[in-house]
Amino acid sequence: MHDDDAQSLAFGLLAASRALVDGISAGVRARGFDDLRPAHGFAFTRLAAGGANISQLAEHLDVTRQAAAQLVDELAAKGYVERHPDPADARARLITLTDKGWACTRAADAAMADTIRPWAAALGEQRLLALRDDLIRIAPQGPLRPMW
Amino acid sequence: MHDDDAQSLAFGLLAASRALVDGISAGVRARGFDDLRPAHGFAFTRLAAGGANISQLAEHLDVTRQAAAQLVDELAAKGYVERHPDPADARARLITLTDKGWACTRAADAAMADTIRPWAAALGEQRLLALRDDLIRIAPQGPLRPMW
DNA sequence: CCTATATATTCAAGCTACTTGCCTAATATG
DNA sequence: CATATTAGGCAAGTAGCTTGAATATATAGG
Repeated sequence: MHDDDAQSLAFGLLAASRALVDGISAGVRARGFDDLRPAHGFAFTRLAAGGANISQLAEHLDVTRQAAAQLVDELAAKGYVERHPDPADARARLITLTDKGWACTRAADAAMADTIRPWAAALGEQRLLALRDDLIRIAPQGPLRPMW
Repeated sequence: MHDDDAQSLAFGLLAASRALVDGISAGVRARGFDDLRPAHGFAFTRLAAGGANISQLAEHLDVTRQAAAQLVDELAAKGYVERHPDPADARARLITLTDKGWACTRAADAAMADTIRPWAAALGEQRLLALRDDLIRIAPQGPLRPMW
């Protein structure tokens, strides 16, 4: 693979990622959730999968527990999440999405579909699915974290 | 396209992007440039294309001119860039890469090649080039900016 | 030519999302 | 039961941005 090919691959990958993030972000805001940033979405995806405590969320996001606690404070103050006592461990608190949090998650899914739709139109369904398969194969496993 | 397909496409795209950014970042650090963050790379790509002044760099990075000036201060203090008077405009200052800045740019290119190489091995050259073409087609034009 | 406005940059201060360091309470381990 | 580990919180510090205001140069209109 030539240098130019590698450069354009990197460019395309980063530009497409940014288009996805921007599209979801804009769509979520347009649906009335205008007090969230893209980074919050990564917390939502973890919480949507059955809830989590502060330490698990911190590991998922690759930040300190204090940073995760601050993020939960903020999301709780805005009504997106709730803290419940963890029945199995009196130290821990289970964080779950509220109805508003779930509504926001659905808004993000819809915004994502809106963003991807023109891609299917441009490439065709078949080729977009092949793109997905290839990306999955080169992407490492593990949780989806904010980029930097 | 089903919801699950869209989800996995988004996941693959973001995960692959992060793998690219992490790979370049790690490779640049491994080559001795350990005082830079990924966001600096976006400034380097603009400066490598013939230099720029503060305002142009600010627009490229989508930050305020003050933030761009601070970034240039930092890069200049670390020896990666230099400020020159702009012969065509006494207000402006032309920012260019130093030898160290160019060496770092080459290190980033090499790190990028190292990161992409296993992808070519996994998918095959043909399919990786097709992936690149598809990404370019769905990615918007314009400069490559930090993601958030 | 001269005045008014726009542009390039800098200085100063403030904010936000993190960090490190330390503390308490509850749980796990020997 | 003593000790180490883990979950979480409190306080303070920091990095990388922001807004606001000032100065110097350039451009446009009359």
